[in-house]
Amino acid sequence: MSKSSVSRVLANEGVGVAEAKRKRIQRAIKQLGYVRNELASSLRTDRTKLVMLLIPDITNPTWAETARGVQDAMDEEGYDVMFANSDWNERRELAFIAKAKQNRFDGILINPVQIDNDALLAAGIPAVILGLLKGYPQFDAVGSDNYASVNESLGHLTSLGHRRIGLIMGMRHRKSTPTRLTAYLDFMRESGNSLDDSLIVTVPFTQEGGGKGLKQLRELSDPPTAVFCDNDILAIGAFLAAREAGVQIPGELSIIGVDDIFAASITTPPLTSVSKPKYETGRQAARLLLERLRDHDLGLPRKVLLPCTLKIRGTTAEPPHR
Amino acid sequence: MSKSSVSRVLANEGVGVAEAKRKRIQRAIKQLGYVRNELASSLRTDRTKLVMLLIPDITNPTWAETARGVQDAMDEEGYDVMFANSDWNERRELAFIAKAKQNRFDGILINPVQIDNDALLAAGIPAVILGLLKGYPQFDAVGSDNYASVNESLGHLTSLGHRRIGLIMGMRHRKSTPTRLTAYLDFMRESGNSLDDSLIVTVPFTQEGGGKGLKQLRELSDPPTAVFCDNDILAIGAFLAAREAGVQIPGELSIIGVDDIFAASITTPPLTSVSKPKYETGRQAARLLLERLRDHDLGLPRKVLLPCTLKIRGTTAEPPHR
DNA sequence: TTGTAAGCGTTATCAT
DNA sequence: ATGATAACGCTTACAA
Repeated sequence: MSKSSVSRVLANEGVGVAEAKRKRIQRAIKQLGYVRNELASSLRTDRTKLVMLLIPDITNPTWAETARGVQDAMDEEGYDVMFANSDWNERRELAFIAKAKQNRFDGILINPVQIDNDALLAAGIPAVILGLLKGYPQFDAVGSDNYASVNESLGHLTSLGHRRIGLIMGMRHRKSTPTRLTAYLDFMRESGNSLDDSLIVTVPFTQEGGGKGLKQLRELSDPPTAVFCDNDILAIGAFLAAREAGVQIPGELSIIGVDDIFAASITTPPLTSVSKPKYETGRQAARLLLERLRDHDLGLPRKVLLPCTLKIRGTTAEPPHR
Repeated sequence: MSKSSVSRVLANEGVGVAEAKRKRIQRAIKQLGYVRNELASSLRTDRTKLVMLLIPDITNPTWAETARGVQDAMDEEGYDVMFANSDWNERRELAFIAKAKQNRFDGILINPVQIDNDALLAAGIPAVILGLLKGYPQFDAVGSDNYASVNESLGHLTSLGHRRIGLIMGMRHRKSTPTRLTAYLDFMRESGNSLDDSLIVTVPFTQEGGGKGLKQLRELSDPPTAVFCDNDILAIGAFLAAREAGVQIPGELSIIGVDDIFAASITTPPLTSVSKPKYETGRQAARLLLERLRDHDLGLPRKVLLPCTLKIRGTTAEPPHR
């Protein structure tokens, strides 16, 4: 029998092939241990049913959860997901995008480190941006509502009675102004709180950084009664440094972090933290990409904003009475 | 000019092509924005310079670190690494291995969930096993020395004066007897300590599981003065449950965990834990695979055993005096 | 329903 | 050094 019949059996589960012949072919496939060469198939059809998920740091548990969401959604449509890890390295990021293109991946989900809107467009591969970064107007994007989460956090602290609220920011790989900083400034301005530059410190994205940031804030003549930290690692660093210095938490100092990592739940008391919809971000991003793949010219880029949840735990309370 | 010359320029950086012609070709490539179709290239050459790293749980930080080791080593040789996540799901594991084969990945690094030696052999793709699991005699493997690490940990506790040492094991996805259990039993037998089955409890691999395990041990008529836990999550669960019950740590109870995750370092006091050579495991595994790819019949499978380090921190001390 | 043949974009072989 | 040509393993008109 001919190649075409075999191909038909493999492609359409046997549409347009006589039942008897189909059986015979399938038996032969089993017996010979034949596996179809997807490379050749893809070369012919120009689609691979493969998408790339390109992230800067596989070590970050946030991305791991997102990856699972992407995978689950893609799996349902028969796509496979390959993760690639750029390690905040521009060279690697470009290399992976090139690989995706050269190996004819059908699409790519990316949390970009360096590549900009135009370069990504020039790469000529359907892409969805993970995270609502500025500067990618021509792409679908999915991210969580950092701005709103800061608002909610600062609102929580304010309603507890805090007036002087510190901000410990981590140093970014990217240039653009972080949304959380913007949100903090807006909140302070609008709420008529003391907007004091010395309440904002920037430190490395590490536990030590958090500790250093807190120490700096405590040395102020009029130190804050609460601190919002850019993520949980910083918050934990601040927490431990404060306790080391004999500061009662939350009695004398309130702390809020971001990400709701595992470690945040095991401090004593457990850390109040902003929880992001990690898994759902992955699912939604996958959905957007799948729609683009199905319908090549789908019109304007869509931006999906997913809500965060403030998990109020043990590190926030009323400020001390004077 | 002909396809062949272009191909030569791309393949060998221009060996066997006149300088002038090479320049002209490269200019044309730039101008036309040509990107070589790796699919077609791979179809012809039967190699992709792609390897798959297949792990059961991308959410586990241990694997994330290992992945970085793999990637760094592979990158040096011009290979790209695609991560795949089987999610402890047998179907997915098989599907990914099939994908790797069908898309002609050059090799695969795998921490197997279900697939056994023979099935993996039948898949017909060069493979290296991550972790020294029993049952893969025909494959190269890299793992850490769990047996020795248990020995060292129990030795540490014994030298502090502990005689009754509990063991909190997590429930496995795999069937085989866990090395750490074997090591515990051997140590107890050989050291002439009390070998008491009631000192061994098995619980789900969660924080709650660790807490439950500890409670169970404390209800014994002659409870242990120290507990070795199968990993840090369990250890932290046990730690918090013990403290909740008013038990002084390490004064009244010593605790050791395994993995040295971030959270282990931030308990008060910080957790004594077995640290595994995660990154190095990845590097070594990549090395073994690269050697196999270079030299197809390399002889007998090699097993690489990497040492763990016991990080003695704050949760181990002498047992209470009677 | 089935088979024939062209073609996907490369690389390898062989003349020139 | 260069170019023509076959082949890699598949899919898909088109013809039978």
